[in-house]
Amino acid sequence: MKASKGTLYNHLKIEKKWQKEWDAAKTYQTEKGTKKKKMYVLDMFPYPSGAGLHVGHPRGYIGSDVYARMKRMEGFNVLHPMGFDSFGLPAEQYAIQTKKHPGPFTDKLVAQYKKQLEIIGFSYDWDREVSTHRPEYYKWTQWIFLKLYDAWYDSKKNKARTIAELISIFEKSGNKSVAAVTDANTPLFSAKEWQAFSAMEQQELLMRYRLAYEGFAEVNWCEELGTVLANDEIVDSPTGPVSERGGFPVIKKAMRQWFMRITAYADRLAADLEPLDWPSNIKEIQKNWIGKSEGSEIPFDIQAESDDKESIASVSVFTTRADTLFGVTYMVIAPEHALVQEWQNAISNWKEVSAYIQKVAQKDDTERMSTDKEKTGVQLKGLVAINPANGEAVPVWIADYVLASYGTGAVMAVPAHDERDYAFARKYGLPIREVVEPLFKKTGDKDGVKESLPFKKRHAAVAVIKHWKDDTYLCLKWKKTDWRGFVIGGIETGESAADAAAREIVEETGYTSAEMVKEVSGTVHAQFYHAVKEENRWAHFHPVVFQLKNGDQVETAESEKEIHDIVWVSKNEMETYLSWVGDMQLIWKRAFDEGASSQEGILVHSGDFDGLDSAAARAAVTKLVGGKAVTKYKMRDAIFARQRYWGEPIPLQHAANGLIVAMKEKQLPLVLPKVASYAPSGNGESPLAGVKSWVKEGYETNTMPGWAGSSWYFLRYMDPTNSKAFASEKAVDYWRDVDMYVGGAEHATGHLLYSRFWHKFLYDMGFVPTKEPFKALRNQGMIGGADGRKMSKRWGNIVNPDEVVKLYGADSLRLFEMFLGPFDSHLPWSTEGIIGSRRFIERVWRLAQKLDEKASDKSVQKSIHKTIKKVTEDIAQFAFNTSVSALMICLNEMEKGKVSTKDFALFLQLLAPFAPHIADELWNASGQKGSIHRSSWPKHNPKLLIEDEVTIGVQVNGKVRAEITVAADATKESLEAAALALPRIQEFLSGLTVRKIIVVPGRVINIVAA
RNA sequence: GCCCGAGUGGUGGAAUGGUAGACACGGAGGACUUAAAAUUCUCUGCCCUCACCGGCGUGUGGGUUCGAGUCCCACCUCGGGCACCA
Repeated sequence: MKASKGTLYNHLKIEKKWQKEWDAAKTYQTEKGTKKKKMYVLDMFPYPSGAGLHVGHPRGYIGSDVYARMKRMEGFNVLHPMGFDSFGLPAEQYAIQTKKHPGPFTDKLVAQYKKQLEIIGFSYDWDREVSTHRPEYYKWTQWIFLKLYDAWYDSKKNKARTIAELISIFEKSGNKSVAAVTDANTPLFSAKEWQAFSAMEQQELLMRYRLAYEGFAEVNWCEELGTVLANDEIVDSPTGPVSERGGFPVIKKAMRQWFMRITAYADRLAADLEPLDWPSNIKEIQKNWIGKSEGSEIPFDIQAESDDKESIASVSVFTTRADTLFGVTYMVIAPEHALVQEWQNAISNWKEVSAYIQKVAQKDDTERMSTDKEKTGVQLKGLVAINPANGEAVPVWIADYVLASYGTGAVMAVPAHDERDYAFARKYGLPIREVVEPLFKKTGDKDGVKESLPFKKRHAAVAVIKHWKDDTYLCLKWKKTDWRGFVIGGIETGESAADAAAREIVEETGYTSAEMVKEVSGTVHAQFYHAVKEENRWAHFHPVVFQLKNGDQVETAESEKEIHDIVWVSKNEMETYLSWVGDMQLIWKRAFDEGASSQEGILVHSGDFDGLDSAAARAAVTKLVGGKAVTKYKMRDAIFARQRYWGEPIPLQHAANGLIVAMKEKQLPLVLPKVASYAPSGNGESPLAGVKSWVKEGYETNTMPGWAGSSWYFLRYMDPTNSKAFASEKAVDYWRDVDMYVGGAEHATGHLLYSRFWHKFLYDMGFVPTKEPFKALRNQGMIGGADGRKMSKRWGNIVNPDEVVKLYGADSLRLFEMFLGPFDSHLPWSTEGIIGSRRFIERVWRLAQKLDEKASDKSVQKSIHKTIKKVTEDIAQFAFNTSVSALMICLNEMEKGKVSTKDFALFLQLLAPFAPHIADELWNASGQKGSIHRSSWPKHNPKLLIEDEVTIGVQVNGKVRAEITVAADATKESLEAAALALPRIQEFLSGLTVRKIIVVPGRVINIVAA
């Protein structure tokens, strides 16, 4: 320990020294041609923003760096790279403002950003750095695009295949037998017809199959800004939607766009989430985003209401609730639905209808989709739809609450069991018909108890009775079982629910002034064990609401009084009071707010299906009416174009004859041309449209969106300089996939989904060996300002890491960011808090100068080995805060006793991932050779962890009353005896009888006494 | 509205169903110092108490259990996602 003896800890000197040393020795260089096992630890690469870093940014990088460093010491060949997602808006804005090319500016930002990262002491292999804006990189982004353009999705083989294969199928047998993911309404053709099509016609048909395809999309167009806006760049105003910047009007406009057919992969994207080691909320978000829903398509005949009942079309509806088909009281079609136009002649109120269609068309998406907007619609008079289940003719409406883009663009309306249909039906006076009774199956059903009458025959009225004066309601509480609920009585033949309830009120409670307020529509179906009558019962409950006029009461039969008490419960307390009586609770709810009940249950009023449960009914009903089971997804195809300059050019050429020519691999990269102006062209096209030479060649003027370059960058790190492929086969075979991916949760539905999509495509085409790109994922939480607000210029609460490093050192910063709290929690920065980390580091430094050359105390040894175990386990689980805490505890212990140089070195190794500079300094000062970061990670000695004595708590009736220190291997009997012998325990037990003693070895003894 | 997740001291947080509050910040008091900083020692959930003893305590109300921050039910608050997806 000679070198640092007596010297003060100077973080500036030490950190600089070691960063230089590591750089020179290539300490963190990924090994090539090694037999070691691979470990790919990846950070989401940043956009090199000009604003620079604040202390929140490096948090994720520090976490992954700690992890990577431990893995490296554990003997893995670690790939831990960093790069830059360098196409993007800020550089584009800069170019527009300064009229300078964004390239050099971006290079400068990259350099700046890199410098800021370097002083924190990450173990990146900078030889593998990539930037998405460099032509050597985006050549391969373009190459992947071309592969996607040259592919279609075979839904039978469930994988992507090349367009050449598709063409050969078309030539042989047309498209009738091709099961593919394609545009809606793709026409069918035979082989002969295919061969007769013109090149242009063939191109258009193929476009319907390609995974990268051209189509039209409605976009938010802002004339004044001359640009397309994203949904979140638009705000509502009294005059309609306007741009957030400037407040200029925004309209919907159909524009030519490139798309990615990500929907082809919807099912696999959802299914393959399951085995991934990802945070469950991210999986959940992706699952919801994909929005898989299984249901049925059911054909409805549309008839003109004229004398001959002429059938004019068949319209399929998509529903997840085929079990409610008998409850259909009308049908709704999206206003944009093409068929509506075709029916013009059959619709008697066409004027009204077409006016409505126009009105809806003018609304933009944000308005149409806005939350509590009232639904509107118009009936298509002169038409009816025939319910295939019962042949009933129901009215047909168009309404803006039905989306043309989902399902079939038409729905069967079941107001009794769908909230939206309910609201609409109420507004327009359409009938509501209940066909499913919510079912409650209560726990406590007993096997072997005789069943009562079949469910159809048992009907019971339930009376919800309001007090004559107070705002309370009558409940009965059964004395024998504590069951609670309302007054219930069987309905006799020929009796109405109201009559039965009224009769029962007098019988059970004696109150004579009950007056019916309303009969609640919709019955509740319960299957329960009747604890009083001791049998399993099924019942239809018919809720009826009553009001007592006064407190007049007649004497009830003794038998009734014995069974239950009357309890008055207020409205507020009712839900709690009934918390475990599910059916009564539902009756209570329905008594006050009527509405649609979307719960599943048992079918009623459904012909032969009565008595079936929803799940069984769905299959049976679908089958009966000739419908088919189908799966739909919420996710839409992704737009793959931006009308901007600063992005990857799309490598396609439009020939003069309108045909699209894909560029050849050897022509790539297609490099961005020089332009006179970076500003938007003003007609919705990118600045590239203003470049004569570019347009003359017929190049695409759209550029790729931001997510193109980031969807595959992790593959490039495997072999970053390869000019013949995005990465060599050998490299891809070795590195395969990312073992640990660290980044923000905000990318859940963007980058993380798009990357998976591209990766699966590359897998289908045989370019990568794994189905998924990221085996494990961890999200870092954000660090907010000390004031609890988001760190931003606006609040003046930004803390700059450069300054923190200068003041306290990179090691202190790293340690503190890991110690602050759980890795994935959002936490406020604390200027005082970092002092604790700095103190810890200084104490380590001081301890290094007081080491004993001989042996450590036994307690110190034990403590170190305990820490080895804890830190190793915790880093593996990204529990960095508790690892740091364990290191602190260990230091506290070491300071209390003698520590040998050898044992201290173990501690330094544990510290190394968190505080790499000081660890290497002290490691080398103690005479060790080479960098600590290339040493092998210590293993704990289990023998040292065995305790011979333990202190455990002694409880009396669950409360700790004393402590007792005993031999670790003490028998149960001796523990019991020792515990009972304690004077304190004796005190608590006086006057009580010991009933039971529970002994949890090494933990606690609980004496149960009464 | 629907779907997730979280609520623990003054603060950040810790705790395989088994002694709640580890570790750290902050605070109070003492030592060292002419003094301050640094360092170091003691105390620090709340209530009662000089102190001991004791009581209370993990958002609220119930439940399961010998024992619940942890499991179950309902509610409240906050954060995130979706937003007429039939």
